[in-house]
Amino acid sequence: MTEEANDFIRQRIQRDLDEDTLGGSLVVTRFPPEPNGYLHIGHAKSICLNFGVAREYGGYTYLRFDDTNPLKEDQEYVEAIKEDVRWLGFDFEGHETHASDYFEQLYKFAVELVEEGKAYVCSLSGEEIRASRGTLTEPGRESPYRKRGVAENLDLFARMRAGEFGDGRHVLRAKIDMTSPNLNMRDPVLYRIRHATHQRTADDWVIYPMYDFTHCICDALEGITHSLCTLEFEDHRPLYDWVLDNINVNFHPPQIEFSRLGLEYTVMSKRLLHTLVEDGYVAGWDDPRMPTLAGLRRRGVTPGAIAEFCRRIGVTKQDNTVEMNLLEFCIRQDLESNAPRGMGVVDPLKITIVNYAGDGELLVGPWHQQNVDLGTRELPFGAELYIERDDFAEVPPKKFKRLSPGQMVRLRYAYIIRCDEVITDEDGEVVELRCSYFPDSRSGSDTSGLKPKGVIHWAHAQRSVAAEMRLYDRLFRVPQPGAGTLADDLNPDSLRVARGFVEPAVAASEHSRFQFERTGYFCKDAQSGDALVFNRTVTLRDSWKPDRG
RNA sequence: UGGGGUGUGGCCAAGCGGUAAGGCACCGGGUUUUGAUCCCGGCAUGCGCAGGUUCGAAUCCUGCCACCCCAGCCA
Repeated sequence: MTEEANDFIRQRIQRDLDEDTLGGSLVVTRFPPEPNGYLHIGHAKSICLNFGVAREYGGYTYLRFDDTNPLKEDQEYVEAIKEDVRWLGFDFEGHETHASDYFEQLYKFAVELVEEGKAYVCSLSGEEIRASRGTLTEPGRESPYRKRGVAENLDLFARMRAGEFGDGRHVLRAKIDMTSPNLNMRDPVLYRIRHATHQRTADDWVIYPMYDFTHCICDALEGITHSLCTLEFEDHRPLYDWVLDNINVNFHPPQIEFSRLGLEYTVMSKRLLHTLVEDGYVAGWDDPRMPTLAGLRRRGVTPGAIAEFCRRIGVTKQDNTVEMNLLEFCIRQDLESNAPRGMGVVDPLKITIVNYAGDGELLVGPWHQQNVDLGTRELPFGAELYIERDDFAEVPPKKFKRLSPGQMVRLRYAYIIRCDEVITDEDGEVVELRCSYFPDSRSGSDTSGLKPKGVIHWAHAQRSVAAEMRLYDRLFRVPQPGAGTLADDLNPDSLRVARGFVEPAVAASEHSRFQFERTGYFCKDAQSGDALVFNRTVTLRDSWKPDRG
């Protein structure tokens, strides 16, 4: 099903291979997350790209944690990221690195720049640096410390490392061009002082390298043949190249940028995801409504569905916002052929079959009509059942194919019944249906000749298992939630908790994902312990339009 | 009024001078003991706009326009 992609990046790699410009190297890529949050489906796009091309061209990929800012990073995130990457099906055994692994080498390269007069210690305050950087339309002014001698810079930089100065007292800057139209080239900061404990290097360092200095050097040291990143780094490419051109390193990877993923009805920025978690709008990073891989996993989405989604959206440089229906399509497509079918009643309405006298009758149904390898299961039948409240209408709309007074319907894998009497409470609400069944209409041996228009699902009133069903919908009610209106944009109905029933075979099954026939795909919640909780992954497609009949 | 990018149907996206792939969505119809799946069919006289080059332009040239990114000691 998955024909291979051929986006501009793969075309570029193919060309490099054809023209033999990789110096005999295998294709080497890297996925470089900062461990300051959980991975989301946008990262999946990058992961599938980086690990995907390496796999296709017979190379390998580093999982490199970009851990240069101890204030924001945490070990919890590195563990979660590793789990997510593995879950997606990619292996980084022997290729897990951390920018912090290279701190010593990075420092040496920085000293090299200082010795060459290409970097200097600047003692301006953060405020002053910003003020002298200029604006988009005005050039910056050179720092008064720009002319500091090499010896003094070397001494100061060494003392910065030694911890002699407080945070913010000095900074190491590249000496490039304060008048450059590219702000990134206006003597960018290379190192800053941070007296903070790093999750890996603890208190070994009090100076930490900046992204622009770190990233390109790590790429070079690891022999990355294609450094793929998102569009916002396009402006950083001249700096990426400048650093590698001005230090003594014998490898210079090309940085290639592609557009990040935009998805309707959700947010993808780590900042906003943090807000959702920290302000309690969702239950956590793995809340099934989150676009995080942990959330999607808990929701019941498979890695295959995500991979297929990433394949279908492609890789380009165009800004894009993909419709949620594409993701849902991929999820359904994957589950359609693999998920066993079962019956689950979400909003139960009790029915009594008054002429049924049987006891302990067991019916049989396949776990999957098309995929017979999944086998069959037994369904206990009885006089008291639950059906879906939606499947009954006192006054049926046109073309209604379910149950209504005096009408017949087939109970899936069981008998045809007819609704004879509707019982309501004081408020007029339907509380029970009294029906009769046709003994000769049993599924598989039907000789009744009856042809009801519809088939509905059901559950045995006593022998089915009570279950909580969490019905998830999109987290936001608007296609493009705004950072400033986050709370307002939330969908108040993104979660509806129902108390329903599932057939006993589903409750007892080892499987975690099911299609509850006619209602949707569900997944046993992995965080609920012994309690039987199902998360609705996605509904079934529904072309029934009651208003149009 | 700086720099860097991007513009092909509602949403993605092929196309790389030879006369607009494909997918999702949507709309018809068929099959169906899931209003699901599956199967058929429909869906851009036009590629941001305007000129130009050419026998021929989404593809080349020129000029406009729109949108995105950049002024962290974040990544």
